[in-house]
This record gives sequence, C-alpha cells and structure tokens, in this order.
Amino acid sequence: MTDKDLTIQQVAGLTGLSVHTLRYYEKIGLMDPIRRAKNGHRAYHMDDMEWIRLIVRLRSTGMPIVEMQRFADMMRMGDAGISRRRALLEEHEQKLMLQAKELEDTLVVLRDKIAYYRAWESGEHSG
Amino acid sequence: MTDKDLTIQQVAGLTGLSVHTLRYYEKIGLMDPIRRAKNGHRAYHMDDMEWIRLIVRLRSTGMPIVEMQRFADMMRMGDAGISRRRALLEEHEQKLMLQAKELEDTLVVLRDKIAYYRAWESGEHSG
DNA sequence: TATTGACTTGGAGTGCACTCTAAGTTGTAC
DNA sequence: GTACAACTTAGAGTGCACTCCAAGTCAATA
Repeated sequence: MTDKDLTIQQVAGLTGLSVHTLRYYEKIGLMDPIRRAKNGHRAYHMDDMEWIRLIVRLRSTGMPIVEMQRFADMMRMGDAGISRRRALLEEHEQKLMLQAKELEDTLVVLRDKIAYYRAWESGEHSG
Repeated sequence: MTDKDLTIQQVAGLTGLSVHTLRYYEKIGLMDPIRRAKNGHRAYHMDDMEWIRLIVRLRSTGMPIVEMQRFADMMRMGDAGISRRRALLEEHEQKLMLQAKELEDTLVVLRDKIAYYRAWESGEHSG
C-alpha cells in the first residue's frame, strides 16, 4: 500500500457509502476487484474514487443497481461500449428531466398548502 | 353506489396506483376506510381522489410511508394538527430543494459525459 | 341454473438494496 | 506475547413497499 492509497474506511468516509456497501458493490460486479495491499486489505486508488462517486450520483438520482451493472459491463468493453454507454446515460438524463418536473410541481403544491396552513394559523391567533 | 362514485379499478386507472396498492394503503391507515356500496365494494368519492393524488405526489418525491401515515394522523386531528402538518410539509420542502440541486448537478455531469462520448464517436467515424 | 367477472378478506411471498454475523487473519501498542 | 483494532470471507438477516394468492361473495348474463 503506497501513500496515496485509501483504506475501505477512508473511502466510506469520503463517499458516504458504508464499508459493507463498498464490499457489496464490489461483490456484485459494480466495481472491478480493488487492488490489495500485502496484508490482503483493499487499497483504493484515486481512479476507484472517481468511479464510486459516479455510482453514488447515479444511485442517488434513482438508477437501479442492475442498470449500473450494465454500465459497468460497458466500461469493461472499452471503446466498443461507448455508444451504448452514451445511450444509457441519455436515457437516465430523460428520466432526470421528468423527475425534475415532478419535483417542481410538487414544490408548488407543497408551498400552496404551507401558505394555506400558515394563513389559518395566524387567523387562529387574531380571531 | 351513486353515479359519481368510482370503483377501485377506476381509481387505479386514474391515479396510477394498482388495485392491490389502494387496498394496502387503506389497510395501513394511509387512507380512512373507504365507504362501501351495498354489495360491499369500495365506492370512492372525489374527496378520496384528492387525498390519493397528494399521497402519490409525496411518494413519488421520496416521502416514506411512515411519514405519510403521520401526516394522515394529523389530518384526523383536524385543526389541532394544522401546525404540525405545516412543519412536516416544510421539512419535505427542504428535502425536495436538496433533491432538486442533486438532480441538477447530476444532469451537468451526465451531459458532460454524453458530450464527451459523442465527440469520441464522431472522431471514430472520421479517423 | 350455471358461468363469468369484479370485487372482498387475511395472510403469505417477492424484489430490491443493503446490513449484519461469525469466524478468521494481520499489524501495531503495551 | 498478548490484547486490540481493522480488516477479510461467505452467507444469513432486515426493512421497505408492494404484490400476489386462496377462498369466498355478489350481480349480471347465457
């Protein structure tokens, strides 16, 4: 393990994933097998970090694991997988735009209700 | 069952929830018991529909069932629950604003990668 | 009168994404 | 040298939100 390598604990701290989840993601092929230090411990590199951060982004915006696995497989195909990777990301982009719209609509509804409740509350005090 | 009442099937069609889910939501107290027609079938009214649509909105923007149950309980408290309802909705509003930011950030990342892939693909053709 | 189809119930089963357990190894601190 | 913390594995367990099943009721139609 060189100076720049990170332990699983450190990666967990940096990414917000649990140590369990990091091992789980590796086991299901969402990450390539992480290099090991002499004692068998995982030694994460900066390249690994970048991939993990992308995974976390995709997950937090609702991409299911099976789709991220497909994306990981396309990464392993190298150049041959590029147009498929683009297609997958474009699909996700479409979903995110719909999600953003739903979210904005809901914010409007919420703010409307909140304003109504607030008006009722101040009426309660003065009335 | 009067003319304006809806069957569970119709409500499913109108809300996007499954018949199973509608019964499930009623069972766990997310909805008040729905009135019954003479034959024992559920007869949904327009008031029910409005509540269901709110539920669907909250769910689709990530509110867990247990929190919607709390909100339903506050509805049953009537006026006494109003300020608590407002607090709950304001909390959700905060979460949605964070979600919206995460979403926008991810869209930037995705578009960046898509553009990169696209550039690579066109280079592939001409080179 | 018999079949069809939409509904009813309680309770069991499913799929996803973790999350934890048990048993074992390794490297450092006292 | 022994206690301790951090790591390793395979595999079991958990929590959420449905989703389905079996058995039964009821109204309408052939």
